[in-house]
Amino acid sequence: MQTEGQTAEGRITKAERTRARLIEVATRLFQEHGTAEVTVRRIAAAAKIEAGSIYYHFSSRDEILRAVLERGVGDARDEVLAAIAEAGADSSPLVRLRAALAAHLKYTLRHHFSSRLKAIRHLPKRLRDHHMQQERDYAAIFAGLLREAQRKGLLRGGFDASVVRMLVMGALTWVAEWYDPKGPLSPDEITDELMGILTKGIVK
Amino acid sequence: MQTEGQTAEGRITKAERTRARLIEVATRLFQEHGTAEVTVRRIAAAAKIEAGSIYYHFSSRDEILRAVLERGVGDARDEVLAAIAEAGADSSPLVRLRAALAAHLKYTLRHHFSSRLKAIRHLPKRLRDHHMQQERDYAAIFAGLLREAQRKGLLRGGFDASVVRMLVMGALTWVAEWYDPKGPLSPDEITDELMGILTKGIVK
DNA sequence: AACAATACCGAACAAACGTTAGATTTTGAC
DNA sequence: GTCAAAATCTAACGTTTGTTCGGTATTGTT
Repeated sequence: MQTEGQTAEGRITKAERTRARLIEVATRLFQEHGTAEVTVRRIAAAAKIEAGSIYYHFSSRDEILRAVLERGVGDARDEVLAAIAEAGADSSPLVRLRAALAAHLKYTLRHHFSSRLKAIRHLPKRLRDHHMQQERDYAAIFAGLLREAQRKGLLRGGFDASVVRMLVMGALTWVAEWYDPKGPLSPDEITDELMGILTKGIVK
Repeated sequence: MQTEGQTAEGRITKAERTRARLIEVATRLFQEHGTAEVTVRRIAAAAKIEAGSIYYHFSSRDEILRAVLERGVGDARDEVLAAIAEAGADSSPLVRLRAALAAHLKYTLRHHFSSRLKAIRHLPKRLRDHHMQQERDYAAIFAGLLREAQRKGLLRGGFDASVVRMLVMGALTWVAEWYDPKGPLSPDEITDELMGILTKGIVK
């Protein structure tokens, strides 16, 4: 057990690895048990470290939460953007929208990330503002696709695009509250159901 | 300050009034700050009572939470059923669905009741089962309306009604997370937007 | 091998938590 | 007005919480 992290230039220090492990563990615990029930001591135990040692890596418990949230939104954003890119820049905005929504749903389910909700409102102002900016950027991805579809004349008029965007994302975010991984439905099928509503409605 | 509660038969004891006040105050606090951050002492202070006195009315903190949740779902159910009744039993199921969704949204916004989410998962099993049964009953109202519309041939085929129901209710439940009472949108307008999607979709 | 920096331990801290129980006040029936 | 019952207060309890800090390993460089 030596010479694992190199310190020359592209160094990966032990601290960085421990910090990453703490974020991973904390993310899992926050998701499983809710942000409020997870104590510093539990995070420490799960990361096989002593509670006090955490404060070598984070200045406070809130700082851990901030890091978790930041990574969460960041990762989701990356996956959604990757899905859009994979659909091809020349594909229909609606095709890309479907891909984006599917990626969003998959990430939400995989990380059960409505746990976001449980925390944001009570973060210290500074952190909350920063996080809400991240959320806005994330939402802008979907808004952009809708706007592009609108510009290309693919959509009917007479609706408020930003409301629709929030309703749609809300529907998907809420899936995490009722989704049963052992059930018959896949995330893709749910996304298709949603896209079916968006394209055709459900009324004859 | 005397002879307020009568004790003959239709008595309203002081304890009942205090208990009701505690539930009211606790509901508001749970909604504003999240279930986990609200301590027994804070509830007591907000109800202008001493912390210890709470245990004359509730046997534990969880018991308060249970009462709050129970009243929440019950009240929402009553309001939704009232809205459906007001629409008239002979009106179109879609009209009644709109009325029901609007009532659901209004209640959710008025009480910011996505706070439900934050608690259910970690209630003692007994309480949780009971509460989830209540939620199922509540959801059944909307499912019934959808089924009726389907039976009357108002809807197209090829979609999963239960998934649609959950997506729709999720969209509305999530509204509480982004809704701005000072903004230009009313709950009714949001409901209309949603019904517009359901009836026509948004694609040309 | 030696040494400074890094990373972690382990014990302690004050504060806040839910809860209990005995004393005390308020209430309503007579 | 009296008196038991009902309702509340008051003070404390044992835990657990986030956090601090001096010491102790571990690490990478020379």
